[in-house]
Amino acid sequence: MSLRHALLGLLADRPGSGWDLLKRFEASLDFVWPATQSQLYTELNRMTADELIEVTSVGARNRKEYAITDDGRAELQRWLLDVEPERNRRSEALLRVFFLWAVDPDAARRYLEREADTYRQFHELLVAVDQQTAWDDSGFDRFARLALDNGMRVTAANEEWASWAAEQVG
Amino acid sequence: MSLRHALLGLLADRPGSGWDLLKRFEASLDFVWPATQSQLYTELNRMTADELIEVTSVGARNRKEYAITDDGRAELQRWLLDVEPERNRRSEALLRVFFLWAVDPDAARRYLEREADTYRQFHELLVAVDQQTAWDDSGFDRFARLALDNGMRVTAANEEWASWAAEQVG
DNA sequence: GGAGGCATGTAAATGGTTACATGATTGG
DNA sequence: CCAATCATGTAACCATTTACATGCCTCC
Repeated sequence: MSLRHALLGLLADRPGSGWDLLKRFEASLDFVWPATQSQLYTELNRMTADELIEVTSVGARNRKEYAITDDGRAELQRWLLDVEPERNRRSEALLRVFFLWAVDPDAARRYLEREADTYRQFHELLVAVDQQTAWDDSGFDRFARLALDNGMRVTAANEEWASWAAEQVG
Repeated sequence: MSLRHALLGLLADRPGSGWDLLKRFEASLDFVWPATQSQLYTELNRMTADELIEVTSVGARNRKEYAITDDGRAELQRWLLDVEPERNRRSEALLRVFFLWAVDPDAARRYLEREADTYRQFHELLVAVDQQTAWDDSGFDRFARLALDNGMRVTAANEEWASWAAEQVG
């Protein structure tokens, strides 16, 4: 139920509508926890029923402003500190590597070179995000930068690996 | 539908029963694509219906030996070379990092130190697997080692990141 | 008046997890 | 004879994705 906790985290920073939260998801959490619009609105209603959040006002276009409740803050703390994170091991790209013996060596090498290229592009994207963001010294930005740094390190490691692996095959 | 292709890959190596495949999953693919028993048997039946695999014999205890068909081999090739892998970005552990400003700095530092420790242990596990496996020069083993090497590099990068991040917070 | 953005909701399908259910065979 | 392992299947539930559906508000 990470979506629920992601929403709690965003609302702990500041209140907002479903639409606001969707935009905030896209702006910051998209790389670690993508969420769709339909999922988000459904979950907000469930969370309201569970009293983790509440509707503080209803505006134009039926806009509902949500705020986190005390129960919600407690649940966020519990999740952050007492719940062991699930390690998501699934990687379609790596799964393919297991079966590259089934294609001819040239095609296998090209696969790995394309992987290296994909990781390089993704790394560049993250560097660009880092440079183009006007970071402030808020808690949100400080920890968002730590997360972004993880992304840069991991994509760099993946790129190096894929280049090396392509050489091994070629 | 990666489970389907993982099964095709394993059956392209050699035939086997659902039970065999379950064990082979646990032995090699578990880190990149875990599968449960119920999921696997259901999928084997669907794949048989789709004629990607076939039952070549039925033995004791109703054991069904599956083999890949020509259609199955073609589908495996197509998936390996023509289908862009989906990039799974979800990380519960990193999602938490985004919200560590919501706990006190000491707890945040401890979270990151525990993360470093988790990655270190996981890295050690992969090193042990590498050393304790009697690798042969089969295609399967050669590419499995490439995948394992990816795991070692990425966990090392994550461990370094978490140690560094803990210092930033502390 | 129209386009684009704001705003919320529901339904169907897919893929995965957990639990339940059954039974045969082999080795100690 | 008992336990472990081999062997297969089904049902319920949950999270996620895609698609459908509606309508208001603001700015040009």
